[in-house]
Amino acid sequence: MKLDIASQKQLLSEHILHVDMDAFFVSVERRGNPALKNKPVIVGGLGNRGVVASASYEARRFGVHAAMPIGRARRICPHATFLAPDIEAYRRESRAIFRIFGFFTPLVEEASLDEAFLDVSGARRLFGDAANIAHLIRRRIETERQLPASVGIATNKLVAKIASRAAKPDGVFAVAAGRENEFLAPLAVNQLWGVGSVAVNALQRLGVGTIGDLAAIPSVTLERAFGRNQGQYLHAMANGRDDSPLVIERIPKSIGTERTFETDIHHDDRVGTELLAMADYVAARLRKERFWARTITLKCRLSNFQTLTRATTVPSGANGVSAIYGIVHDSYRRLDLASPQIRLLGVTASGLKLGKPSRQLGFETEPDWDALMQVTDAVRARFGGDSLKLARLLRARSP
DNA sequence: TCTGGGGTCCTCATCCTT
DNA sequence: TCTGAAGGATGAGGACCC
Repeated sequence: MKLDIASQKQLLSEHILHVDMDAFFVSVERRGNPALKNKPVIVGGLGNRGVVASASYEARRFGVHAAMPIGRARRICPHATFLAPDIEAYRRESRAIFRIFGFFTPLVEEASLDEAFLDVSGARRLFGDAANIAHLIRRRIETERQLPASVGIATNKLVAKIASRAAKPDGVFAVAAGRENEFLAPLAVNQLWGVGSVAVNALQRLGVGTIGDLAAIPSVTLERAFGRNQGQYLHAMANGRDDSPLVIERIPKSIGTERTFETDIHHDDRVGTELLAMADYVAARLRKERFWARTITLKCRLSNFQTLTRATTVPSGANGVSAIYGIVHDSYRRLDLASPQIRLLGVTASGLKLGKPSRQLGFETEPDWDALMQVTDAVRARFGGDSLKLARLLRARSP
């Protein structure tokens, strides 16, 4: 039910807004290059192993969508303009947009770079009802950032999120309190949060195609099919119930990096160099955000797409490159791959704690190491992440 | 068709302690 | 001392999100 402003103004109890930028990466690129307006534009990895990160609505008409392999996108939409993502530019833009949200309410949950939940219950005396606030926010993003955004309005996050999809592109969609079921019933089940292809297939076997079908199934039946937690969760969502609060300040649970190689790698020496570079990156980020990690996980994806992970917990903690590299390299050896064809490697730190680890492994135990890390971090902060490199990584670049 | 990167969360198995 | 149950910690893998 796309409402006019007069009808929307009657809505007083709906106080959760879900603001979602339209084709965010593409919109940012277009603003810098107006020649791309009204044309199919695809932002994504440009190698032969990339996928689509964002596609303009003109490209979507040809069937291009996010997460589609880039090669396939080229085949079905060869005349599109293909651009490599500029994540730093999108981050800067995101910060500017979130400053606009902060003008209306301090209760903002950052869902991703380009979407947020806002609780505007305290802002209504100042700015009018939720629909009015939605229009004011959209207008400010449009005039100050020249970017389109869509807004869903509802009594909870789940329905607001689905409503913002109905609002796209460049619109507002409100779901009145008490009419959540009516709004959700005709929609496909995959519109629900957390229902991906695996769950859709399982639900199809139960004869469920729409959210309305799902809402009609007793909770106990869903619990039998999906387990207690997921069964209850599905039942509540299908009936438009979601009492999850906004998470205003999110503390990260893990920090990691991973890389898919243009061609599979198979030399242990190359694996070592890649793991060292990743360990250095993860260690630097941990220290920058003042964390140390209890658990370090190695991820290794083989050419047949089989993914292996090995986690190591060190109660004393780690945030230095030598300790993290030591752990992941050891984990790699534990995999004991006879003739490895490695497509992807990743290093992730989890079990994050604030402060400094009690005792580190590796070179970090040496007295001067702490001072060296501080100097390294300071130089990188001032001159950029590439200004100081480990000697082995320099050799890897220029043999 | 051929599957990114950076995350979160969940389930299940195993091990260890009480 | 042995045994089994219960529960926490850990590890592996997978589904899902944008």
